Amino acid sequence: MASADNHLIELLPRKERTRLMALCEPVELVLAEVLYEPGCAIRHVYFPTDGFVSLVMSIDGNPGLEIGMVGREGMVGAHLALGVADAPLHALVQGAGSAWRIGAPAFRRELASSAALRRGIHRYLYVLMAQMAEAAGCLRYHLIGPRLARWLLMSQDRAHHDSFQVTQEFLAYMLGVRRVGVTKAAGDLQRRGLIEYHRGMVTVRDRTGLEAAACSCYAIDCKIYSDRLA
Amino acid sequence: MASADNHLIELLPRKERTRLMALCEPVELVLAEVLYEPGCAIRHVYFPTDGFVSLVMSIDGNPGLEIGMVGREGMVGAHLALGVADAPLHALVQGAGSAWRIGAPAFRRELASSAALRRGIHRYLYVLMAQMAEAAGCLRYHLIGPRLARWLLMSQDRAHHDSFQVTQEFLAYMLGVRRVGVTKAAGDLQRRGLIEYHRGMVTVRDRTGLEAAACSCYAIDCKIYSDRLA
DNA sequence: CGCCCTGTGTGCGCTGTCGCACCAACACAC
DNA sequence: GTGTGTTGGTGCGACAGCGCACACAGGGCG
Repeated sequence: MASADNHLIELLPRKERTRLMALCEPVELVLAEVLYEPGCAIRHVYFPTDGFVSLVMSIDGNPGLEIGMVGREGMVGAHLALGVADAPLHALVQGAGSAWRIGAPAFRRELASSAALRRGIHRYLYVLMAQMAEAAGCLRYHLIGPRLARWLLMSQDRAHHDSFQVTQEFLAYMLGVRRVGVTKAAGDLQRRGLIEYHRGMVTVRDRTGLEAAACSCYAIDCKIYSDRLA
Repeated sequence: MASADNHLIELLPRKERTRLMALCEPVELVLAEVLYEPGCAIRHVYFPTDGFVSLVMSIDGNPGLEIGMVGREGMVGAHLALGVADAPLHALVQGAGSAWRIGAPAFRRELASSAALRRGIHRYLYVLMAQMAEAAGCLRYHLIGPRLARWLLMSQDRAHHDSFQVTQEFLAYMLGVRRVGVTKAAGDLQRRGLIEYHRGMVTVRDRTGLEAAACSCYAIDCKIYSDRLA
């Protein structure tokens, strides 16, 4: 069996991994595809291998607000392990790619029979909660520029490329700000030579500089992740 | 056995409840007491019966930011069920009262042997996550006035009194704003006859009016809770 | 009584973000 | 080429909240 290319799966002992993989089917994650709508029962869980998915809160009539991001380090639908089938948030494909998919009932059965799987998912849930708490603080205190830099870094980590596709309009939606705000912040990063932006395609030019420009949340997120999983 | 006065405990079947209660010791929750510091391994979990506890995020040098509140409807330290002993957030007594307390190891053992307990805690974790997501949106989009009204309602629900003790300074800390911002918002609520404020003691005068003044998050929180636990 | 500490109220200038509206550059199709 | 739609950039007034500083009121204590 080839490597699963998803960290949660790879953390399983061989036997359980094989059993889980047998339940998986590969699917394409298409850019802007909506995997979950809040309040709707979920049908599948996803283990991204290449693309990444944003967890988006929406409130009142306001635009969205990204409060979590899932790439190959995690999974979409982990809350199923809490015994709740309804999605709490929008799950939205942000970076096209591929994933392993399992039907919800099969996943529940597997969860019941594999302690290692439960353990991995539980740890991941903890990381997700920490990420969400972090997001709340970041939203409250950090300016658009640093938040944008953080977002770009997190996306780059999960896209495994220096460039990836995202319009400023979309970014504004994720960050919960006006598009114009993103334009200004992105223009600033570009003038400083950290990124290049061209019609829906960003390229990270100076990763180190970008890390310096990002808010502290990026480093904290990395730390939370490496402390708890990895 | 008298009623446990904590909803999570009361949801357990009699036998498991009795077993859990045998492990509990009663403790006083003293106003402003710190139960958890982030990053520190927790020693006990708490099931409040009367007081209530705030979950507070702190970030950079900024003041705190409340992103969750726990009263007799929940517990402090539920993340232990995810297999992680380190607290992710500050846990701070906001309303004096009492709680049941269990040592972490004993709680883990009980968790291992009681499916009903696991189920209850898992559902509660889901509610907590939803509450945190809500908090992020609320922080981003809602003005101080409505947020203050929401906070007062949530506290009143958990304090089981029309009046409770809290200074504006402290409130500002919870809401992540300046004290002056609270002064203005509270003054406004007072002029409208919804509350009375006097030297660290708030009294809710017009609950219905306050609900109308609160942001939508209050109603949503109530709904999340009643859908998932209750 | 006068003192100090805690808690509350007010004024002022600053700034990050908002809402709106409009323009500029590019891409692709016909 | 000429349109047409998408994406990015700019300008302007409005405003919530910020930081700072200061004034005032209640309450305990010597």
